[in-house]
Order: sequence, then structure tokens, then C-alpha cells
Amino acid sequence: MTTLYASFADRIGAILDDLQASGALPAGLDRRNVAIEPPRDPAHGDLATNAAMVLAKPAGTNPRALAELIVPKLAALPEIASAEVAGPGFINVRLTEQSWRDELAGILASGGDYGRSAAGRGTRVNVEYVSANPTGPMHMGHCRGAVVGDALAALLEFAGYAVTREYYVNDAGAQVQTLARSAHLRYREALGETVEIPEGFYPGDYLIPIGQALAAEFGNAYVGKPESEWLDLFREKTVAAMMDMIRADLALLGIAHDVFASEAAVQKAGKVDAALDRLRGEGLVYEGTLEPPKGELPDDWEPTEMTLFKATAFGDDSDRPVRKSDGGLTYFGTDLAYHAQKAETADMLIDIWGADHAGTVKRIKAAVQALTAGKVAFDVKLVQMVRLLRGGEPVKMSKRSGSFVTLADVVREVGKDVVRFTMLTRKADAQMDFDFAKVVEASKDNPVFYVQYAHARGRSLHRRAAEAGIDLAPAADLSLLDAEELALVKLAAQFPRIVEGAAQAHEPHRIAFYLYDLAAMFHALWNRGNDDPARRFLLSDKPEITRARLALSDAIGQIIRNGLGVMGVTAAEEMQ
RNA sequence: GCGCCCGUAGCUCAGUUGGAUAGAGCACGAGCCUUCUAAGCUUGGGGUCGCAGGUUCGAAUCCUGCCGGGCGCGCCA
Repeated sequence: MTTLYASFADRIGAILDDLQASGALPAGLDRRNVAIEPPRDPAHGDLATNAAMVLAKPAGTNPRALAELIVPKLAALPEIASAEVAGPGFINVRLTEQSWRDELAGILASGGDYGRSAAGRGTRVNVEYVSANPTGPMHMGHCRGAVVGDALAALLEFAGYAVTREYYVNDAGAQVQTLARSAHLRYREALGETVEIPEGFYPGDYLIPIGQALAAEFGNAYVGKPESEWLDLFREKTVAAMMDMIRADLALLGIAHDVFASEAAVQKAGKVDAALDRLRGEGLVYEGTLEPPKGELPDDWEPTEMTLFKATAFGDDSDRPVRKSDGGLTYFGTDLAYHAQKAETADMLIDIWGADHAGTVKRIKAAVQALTAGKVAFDVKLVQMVRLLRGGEPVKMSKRSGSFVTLADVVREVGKDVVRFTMLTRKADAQMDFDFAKVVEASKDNPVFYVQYAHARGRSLHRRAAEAGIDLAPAADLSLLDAEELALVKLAAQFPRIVEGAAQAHEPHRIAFYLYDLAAMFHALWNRGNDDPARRFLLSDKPEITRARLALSDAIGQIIRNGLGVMGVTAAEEMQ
């Protein structure tokens, strides 16, 4: 269905067309800045447009005069109760109560599709997120990016984009070689040797079963043999096992990627040379030396020739090496080719990165621009660190011993829904505290609980109505709803535009904040029943009113389910 | 030294991509409720949107310069 706001945009557009046809307005006005919005102050009505203010100057008139031309045409529309000029030239519109009742009926009729949008027009967007190194289990450092990326993917899908969820497996660098060597130690251990894990190796216990599996598969075939005989094999086997473990961890959060792209495969397929050759042909890749870094000069600085990408041509501060002076690829060199690969099948790329990689955003943006001639939109979303607390005290973590807070532990303790919702209660680039005590608290301070509670209240209404013997089959008479109840419908009706705005801005946290506001207003309405029993949702002796109020409650519940669905959170049937 | 992110109520944060008198929760003040329509409700005080300019009908939002905080800074991943 078209949203209320979109349909009014059409109507304003038609009115402007009329005014242009009749010569009251010049042709060819740029209408891109014309907005239809709910005013912040409800006293200003249900909808407001700035059309007169934006168009007055190019039309050679003044805002109020132009508004006076538009208002009568608006007021003539059947669903409009009043339209008036206000302030510097805003046009404030009040809709009839009937249009809000229609909107409520529309929410219920649309069900799980309410808020779904075609705004994305099927644009193919590739969202790459998590992409944790396959050297161990997922820990809490990965968690926020995982949730933000997954929710963003779902949000874009809901808003009409064709989404691919992708994970980039860094299986080619020095770290996975260290992993393979660490696994080889565990393999020897499994065969009876007493081993010590040297500094710089991966010490975690999770490699013990890998070593046992390798021992079971290969016996002692690779004991005392040079690395050249086993390193690649052990790397592949161990990375595969790590990825199984990571997939299992992600599954706990309800995350499943469509594509796992291998760094080694990108190199093996010759994509790096292809991309670099192409750029070399355009003069964007060359052999050269870098300027020394500004500020303190490292003691051992000496200019060396290597292969560089001309990132400065696209606004970066320095050109960036794609091949080291020894001819080996840099991480960036392969990453550049990997983005070219993604761009082959997408109109838009989104990367979710930890904020500690902020320094490399410019070069990869430069690369994508160079590789796609600016035709593929590209956004890097930086996700800030999460501080883990328990009752206000920082959770101690020791990296050295290899013991860190794993994602699996946290999900086990507080549950998937709490983790996901909490990760979306801040915008991604703001730091966040995750307090084990607070996120499970049953109080208004905890948005997770508050939203779930609103939904559960609505569900319990049905159970209680059944107990009270109320027949819910007949259609609800929505004319029985009062002004306060319709005010809740007005907030509910904003869900579609919240979805579109959040999708366009790549900000899934907006859904969480909106749901909190919606829940708060629903609770306030519910609480009226404490002071005045006649205003309760459930009145056992008044089935007509109960049916109308249940329709309202159902609509709110539907939107909460739809919103939580985008966030990957299950709506609670009841609070325990 | 350079670059990126940030600076909004005492605290934690929103702010509909430039809209009207800048909001919420916590905390604080006052009143109410003692309830399974439960895990609270109503209400009040509280602001130089870091500072100073600029852009325009209009700026927390965009531009420039300062101040303050975080992160990053030759071939690492």
C-alpha cells in the first residue's frame, strides 16, 4: 500500500501541476526540496508541507501568497478536514478522523507487510559484515557489527532492495599461517607429544579438537616434516573448521550469510592482477616510492619502490601500496580486487567495519570509485566499540591467556533478542555500554523490556477477552475510538516513513527508537484504565468498544512485530 | 604534524537528512497508586545545541576557523 505521506506528496504534486498549467506558477520548478512531514508540534496539525516556502523564490512570489493559492485546493480534498497557512508559509493540514480510521484498518489489512516499501526499487545492494578473521570463535568485539549489519540488511530488504549478505573470509594472510602452525602444535599434542604454545601463536583451547581431528585423519604423516608439506593443507582444514565454528556462533544470533567470499580465492582466480592491470592502464597504479609520513620520522625510514594505487586522485592523503617492495600483495591490494568482485553483481556496496579501521576508509572508497567509474554507490559504516559491564563494573578480559568474552557466552546468558535489540539502541558510530544487569532489567529504563512488554500486553488482551466471553469475530466499529486513541494511530502511521528514512540513511537504530516511542504511547493509553476503569481496553460488558480497542492494540502489536522482525528480534507473547 | 569520528539538560542519549517554542529516559522537586490492566502514573524545574563567523525565508543540522575529547597515521591485518 502507499503510505499516507507518499499519497499526500502525490496530491500536492498534482496541485502544483494545476497551478503551473493555469499559469499561476512558472513551469520547470525544482520540487526536490518539497517535503511532507508530520509537524513536531501536534497543535500544527497532522501534516505540514514547506512547498510554498521552497517554491516562492524561484516562482517570483512570496511564500504566504503562494500558500494561499494551494490551500483552497487542498481543503477541497475529501480526506482533509482543514488546511491553513501558518508561520512563515507552512501549510498545515488536518485530516478527517475517518482517514485515520482507514489507516488503522489498512495496518490490520496489511499485517506483516505494513511498512514494507518499494522505495529501494530492487536496487542490488551487497552488505558485507562480520568478516571476522577465521582464527577463533566470535567474541563480543564482533557482536555489534554483526547485529548492525544483519539488521541493516533486513531493513533494506523490507524497504525494497535486493540484498546480498556477505562475509569476507581473510584466509590468505600471515594470521591464518600462524593459525595453521598453532593447529599443527595441537596435532602433535593429540599424538602424544607434550607441547608448549610459544608467544605469538593462538593459545586457545578451541584448537585442541582441531588437532585431534587432524591426528585422526592423517596419523603421524606430518610429524617432523617441513612446513612446505603441511602448511597449506593444515591452513585449509583449520580455516574450514573455524568457519564452521563462526557460522554456529552467528546462528545463535540468527545470522546467516548468503555468500562467504574467500580472500585466497580472489587471489587464485587472478582477480587482483586483473584489477591492478586495469587501473595501471588508466595510470592509477604505478611503481613508486611514498613520501615519509608527516610528523615523527621513523628511525629506520628509507624510501623503497613498490606498487602503488593513486588514491590521492580520489581525495586520500597518500597513495597506497597494493604490492610490497618484495612483490607480495598487501591486504589492501586484495581488498581492492575483492570490492571489484562485489561490484560486478551489485549496484550498491555497504561495508560494516569496526571504528578502529577508520583510517582506511578513504583508500577503499577511492578504490571503488576508480574501479566502477563512480557508478556503484559505496558506504562504509563504522561501528564503535562496546564496553562490557556487569552492574556498572567493567568486565575484565585477558587477551594474553586467550580468554575473552565470547559471543556464545553472552547469548547464552541474556538471550539473542536482548543482545540484538540492545546493540541497536545507539547509533552505530556512538560508543555503547552493554551492562549484563541492565539489559535484562524489567523496567521502563530498559527499552528491550518496554517494547516487548507492550506487545505482550496486547497478546494477553486476547487471552483475557476470550476468558471474559467476548466474541471477537464481528468487525470492529472504529468510530468508537476517541481522540487519544486516534493520536496513537497517527504515531503508528509513521512506521512506513521511519522504515524508508532508516533504510535510506543506513541507520537501523531508528527502528528501535521508534518502537520505544510507540510502546510508550501505548502504555500511556493503557494506564488510563488505572484511573478510569471505563477506559480500559477490555470491558466485559461492552463488546463493541472492546473490539474497537482491540483493533487498535492489534495494530500496534503488528507494527511492533514488523519492526522487531526487521531488527531480528522475536516478539514476546508474554513476559515471564 | 596530518586525517577521520565526536561535542545537545547534572548523567546516558534521540533529533524525521535545512523547518515552527530543541526532545526522551535517568537523577532532582511535588502529588498519586499499594494495584495481577503487574514489573508504576501525573506533574514541575532544568539548555549560550563547545566557541566565533558565514550561507538563506529559516541552522543543533551545511561551509570556514578556533577550543576540547577519542581513534588512526610508510609495505601490518
